[in-house]
Parts: sequence; structure tokens; C-alpha cells
Amino acid sequence: MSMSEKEFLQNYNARDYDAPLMSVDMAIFSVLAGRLQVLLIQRANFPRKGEWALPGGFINLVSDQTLLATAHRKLFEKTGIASPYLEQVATIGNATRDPRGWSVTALYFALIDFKAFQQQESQLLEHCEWIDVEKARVMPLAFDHHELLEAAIERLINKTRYTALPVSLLPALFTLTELQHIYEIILGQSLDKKAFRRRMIEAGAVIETGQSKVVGKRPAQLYRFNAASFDFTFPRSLELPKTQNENVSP
Amino acid sequence: MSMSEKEFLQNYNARDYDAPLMSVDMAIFSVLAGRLQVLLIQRANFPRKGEWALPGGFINLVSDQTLLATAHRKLFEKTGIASPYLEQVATIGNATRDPRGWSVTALYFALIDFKAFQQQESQLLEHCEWIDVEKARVMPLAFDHHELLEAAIERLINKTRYTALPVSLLPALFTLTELQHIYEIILGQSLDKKAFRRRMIEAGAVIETGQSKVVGKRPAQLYRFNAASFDFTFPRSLELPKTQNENVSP
DNA sequence: CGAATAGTGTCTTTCAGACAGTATGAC
DNA sequence: GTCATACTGTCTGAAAGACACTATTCG
Repeated sequence: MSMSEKEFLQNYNARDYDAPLMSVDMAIFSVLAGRLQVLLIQRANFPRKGEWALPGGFINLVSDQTLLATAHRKLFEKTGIASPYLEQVATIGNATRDPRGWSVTALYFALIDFKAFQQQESQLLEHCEWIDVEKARVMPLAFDHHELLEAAIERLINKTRYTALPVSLLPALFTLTELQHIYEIILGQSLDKKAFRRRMIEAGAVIETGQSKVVGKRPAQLYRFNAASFDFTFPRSLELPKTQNENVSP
Repeated sequence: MSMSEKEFLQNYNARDYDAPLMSVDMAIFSVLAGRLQVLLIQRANFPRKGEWALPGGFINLVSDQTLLATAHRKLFEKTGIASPYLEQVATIGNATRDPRGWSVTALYFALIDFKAFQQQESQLLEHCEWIDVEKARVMPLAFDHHELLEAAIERLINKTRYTALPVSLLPALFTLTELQHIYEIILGQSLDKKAFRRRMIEAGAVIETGQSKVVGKRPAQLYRFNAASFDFTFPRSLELPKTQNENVSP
């Protein structure tokens, strides 16, 4: 007896098969007080109630049209931000990461300007807090969120070496000194001012606006990101800091 | 009334909740006859029965311990290869990609030495074939596998520009001329011999073995990949070919 | 004026591209 | 010897690093 695809689909019910749990987790980064911060929540529900974790949740099969839409929804629920930089980092799945059963999570990372962040009233039941990344990476976190956080940090650092990604941590207009500071915070290394400015300007990653802003003494030019180069990559990576005293001779 | 995590888990049944379909798809690349090839299957079952697709399937919640293990199992079932280069490309999920319902797939890409490939007897019911990548990317493919294939190809080309990844398409010992040919096939551009050899050797990506191999006239040194630099990246990307006649003046 | 921050001039270093040259072995 | 393939020498050029320099504003 042969069957058509239509007949097959009429008889098919996804609930007849076991499927893993499928969630989305978010590593939301921002810079505050000269430090890279990540948004963590304190879980309000079982499992791992009370423990710190990356924000996340399940796909709403009715209202979410895509996995990316789920990530956008989660981010908006937590931060009130609708147009952040958002990128998938990795998808981790195994039988042991969640006590409820075989579980898969898609990890996204987001970069936001801290000033655009707004605590969402609808989320007050779940305590959420910006935590210094260096502190977060040594805190005990629920599930395998320590590994997820490390993967997101590694991606951020890597892309900072060869893209203009960190502009997404600043408002639309910024000075090159501000941008350089963000790079230095992420990379944990100081950068040469001239080389940094030359790289950004000559590659066309940022555009002078003609406006200026007074922060300290002399007013500084305001730049904006060149949207035309959103997935631009520099031809070379920023060099690693010279590690002194490697293989010191006695 | 308060509840412990143990009680919560005793009352929890994943099947009480709707979950998306979760699958793993594979873009398995190899080089044959001087061309990049991808392994495609002709679907033996509904939906999309008879159409060409990337090999893939569902997680076996009992025997697969991790998502990566599912990818390894799929690869082994198709090719008999147990230790390939295997990397996750992306995870795509939406409500419309599979007629059976909300579906998520984790896409992996694998690079294998064609000579290590063996048709698996257990897989004979599902016709599988190596297809020239340039042909595969214009063939009609089931589901959204055209997009998945494009994503895998893009990742392969990008990583070829700044890593030694293509060594995984060759046997353990290879000549630098062979490796350069692989690079040229993937990038679709010719590379300078001196620059290529200098880059590979000076960065320590490959190691001279002292053995040699006669292919044409003069015997060539055999090299092996330096496993110590598995996630090594070159400080610069290979340059794009000079596009002539861009903005030709009249 | 000095202090502080913004921004530049210019030399060096690193590493890829170009391309002509030499080396080795089959015939 | 010739031919084909393997391999090298060396110049150029692009872009990053180093660091001293000038410019602008506040007080």
C-alpha cells in the first residue's frame, strides 16, 4: 500500500515521539563603570531554584516564529531592548545538563548599551542583576551555565580582535577614545591610540559625524558606526600583548 | 505549601509539554577529482520522500549522550569514519521548515579524506552520493537544506582563509603542493606557492616528516599536521583575489 | 600658565603577494 | 640534455605597533 505525503502528515503527531527539551539561553553583555558586565537572573522556579543563571527559557511554539525570535523576545523581556546586537554562539545538548531530561539549549549573545537598558516590570518576580564578568565567571551557576558563559566570552573576545563588534556596546554616537576603552576592557590589554584610530577610520568601520562632545578637557569628535560594514572584518587581528618573561633564562 | 527540587522532578514529565522536533543535519565535504564534493542522500521516507537532502536525523535519547555524539553517529553511519573533523555550524529553528511542525536542526560540517570513506552496507536503503558542491548548490534540496548547505560552505571558505582546517581533507601525511591544491579548490583562486609554504611552515601549522613521496618527477617532502595547533589561527587572512575591472573608467 | 584630554607624524615590524630563480629526478 | 615538478631568494606593499609629538580646552 502506498501513501502520499499528505496522508503521511495527517497521521503524523510530533507528540508520539520523544523529543529533548529545547531552550534558548542568553549571555547579555554591557559595560558599566569601566567593567564588562553580564546580566544574570536568580532562578524563581525549579529546577535549580534560587541559583544564579543566564536568562533563558523555552520556545513558545505558538507565538515564536523562529529560534532567533525567541532570543529577541527573551532579550526584550529582560531589558526592554528591541534592536540589540544578537548572534548565536553555539548549541549544547546532552542527557545530563538538565535534571528534567535530555536537553538542548541554543546560546545567543547580545551586546547592549547600558544606558538603553530598562528593568522590565513584568520581570520583577525573577531577580536579575548585572554582574561583573570576572566575578560571574567564578560564581557557581546553575546547570552548565558556567561553560555557556565561557563560550560567549570567548566569542566576544575573538570577534573584538578582528571586527568592530564592540560598537554595539555604545550609543549611536561615540568618541574614538570611548570605543578604544571598550576594546581595552574586553581584551584586558591596552591598545595604541594611533594604531587604533587609524585602523577604525581607514577601514571605514566608523564615520566622523562633525559633531563633538565634551567629556574631559578638549572636546572630542563624535563618530557613528558605518552600518555598511556590519559584517566587515579587518584584514589582520589585533596582536596579543607581548608576554614578557616567557622562557626566562636563569 | 513548599516543594523540594526532588518532589518537583518526580512530578515533572517532559511529555506534558510541547517541544519542537530536534534534528541534526550534516554537511560532509571531501575532495575528489580536484573538486569539492558534498555527500547528499535521497530521502527514503516521508516527508520529502525521494528528494535530495543533507544526511541527518533525530537524536536517539537513549543511546546518544550528547548532540555531538549524534553528529558523530550520523557521520559514522554514512561514511564509516570515526574521527573526522567535525564542527557545529549553526542551529536553525522555525515553525515552517518542516511540514511536521516547529522544527530545530543543529547543522554540523565534517571534512574527510575521500580515501577513508567507505559506503556503509547498513545504509544501502537510502541512496547516497557524492555531489560536486557547485552542482549541489544549484540543485533543489529538501526542506531548507539549500540554506544549510550555503551556511556550511561559507564557514568552510572563511575558515580556510585563516586556519589550517583543510588538512582534514587529506590523509595524515601529505605534500605541501597537495595541501595548496586543496586550498585553491576551496577558495576558487590560485595561491602563490612561496607565500603558501612560508605561511604554513613558519607558523608551525605543519611539520616536515623527513619522508618523501614521488608523485610527479621530483619527490616531494611529506608533512603532517601539527596537532598542537588545532585551533590555531593565522594572524592574517589570505587575501581575496584582485578583482580586475572594478569601477573601470571610460 | 599647567593639567588633562584629543589627536597626529613617522619609523619600525610583521607577514602576505609577486615573481624569478635554483634543485632534483624521469626520460 | 629537456621537461616537469619541488622548492627558494628576495623585493614590494599593506597594515599593525611604538612612541614622541602637537592641539584644544579648562581652570
